Amino acid sequence: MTEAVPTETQAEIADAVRKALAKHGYARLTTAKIAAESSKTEAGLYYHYDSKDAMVVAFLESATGFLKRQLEELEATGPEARLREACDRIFVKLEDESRRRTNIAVMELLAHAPYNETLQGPLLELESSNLEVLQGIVEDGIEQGVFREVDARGVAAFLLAAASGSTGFYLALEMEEIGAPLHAQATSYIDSLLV
Amino acid sequence: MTEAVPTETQAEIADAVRKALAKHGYARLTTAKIAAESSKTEAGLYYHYDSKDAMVVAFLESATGFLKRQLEELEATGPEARLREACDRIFVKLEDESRRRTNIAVMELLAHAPYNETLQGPLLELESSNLEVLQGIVEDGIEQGVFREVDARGVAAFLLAAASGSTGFYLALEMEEIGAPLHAQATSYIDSLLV
DNA sequence: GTCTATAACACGATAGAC
DNA sequence: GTCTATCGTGTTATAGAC
Repeated sequence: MTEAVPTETQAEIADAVRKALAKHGYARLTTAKIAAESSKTEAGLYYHYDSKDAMVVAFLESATGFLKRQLEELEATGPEARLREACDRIFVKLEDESRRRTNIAVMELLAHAPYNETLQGPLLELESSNLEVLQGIVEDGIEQGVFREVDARGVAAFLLAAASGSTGFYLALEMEEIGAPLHAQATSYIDSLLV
Repeated sequence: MTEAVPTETQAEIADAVRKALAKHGYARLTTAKIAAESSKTEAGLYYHYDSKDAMVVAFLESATGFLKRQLEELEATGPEARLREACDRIFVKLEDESRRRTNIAVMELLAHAPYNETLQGPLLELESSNLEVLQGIVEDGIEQGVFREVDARGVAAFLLAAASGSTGFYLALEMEEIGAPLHAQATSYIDSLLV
């Protein structure tokens, strides 16, 4: 679980993949488009990675770190407030263009994972890491008597699933009017966890 | 909203697209693979559709009909039982290989929609149709005094989002152990809607 | 309506100079 | 480590016979 620290070049390539995915999506991603978003040429990328998918994996690893930190570095202190704040972060807003595009990219990779073994491990890592952080917050809440004796992992998965699902019709299809009601129901669901 | 009835050939091609997507995913979908799943050659497909994406749209339209019928033809009669049954259907089980692959395919198309205008309309139609049916059930429940005065559309969207999200880590990544807990939380959430 | 053949191009990846 | 040039292959879509 101790991740290797990427070099500056590797980080730059991962970021170029992120930008290229944000512009074109995975189905239309090419090494030429990754190169266009970086300071290198196409051949230059292949000095650092053996294949296009290896570059995508580099993006996924950097995204995992980013998402994990986002959920760990909350400002709130009590379990209830922390869960609500975490919820605010996983339910990305349509206006937050950069997060929006990143979430959509991860969703496309996730949906393609059954057909591409290379992506499976890194994506499992990404999802497990998110799940674990949320589960920890819920467990704290139960221990401290704030939440009922719920299934912490189930609750974490349910919230994460709702947030991921909202990426589909709210973020990808831009169903604007559904964002607020969705978030409101997530809030109601958290209410129902309280003792 | 009155859909054109597809010819037999069109239905066969839509089904070939479904099978090809199930085997290879959208990012690796080619017209040759669609032809391989049908009784026609590649050139034959182009007599019926102008482009690969037009064939994918044919698949989406047939999937919309299938999913809509699935939610409309419930056995249960009361709003509560109907919502629970609908929930059982949208939370697809890992063992249900055919539904699993179809849901993953729709998810990949959804995530690619921002980059492909052709897919947007048909996908919006598909999601709206699901949303509408669920919303109708919740509204009935409120009118009949079974559910609290909740936001019917928000509740429908939240359940649908949770189900779609479960397609990501449960169906696509095959996180087996998360299926039951997820469904259990959906059930708890429905409990919380009761008066 | 369906076929064979192929045009026209895009793509992933490598060779070899610097 | 990065470049230019290019190889081989896969891909969409069409032409034209039947």
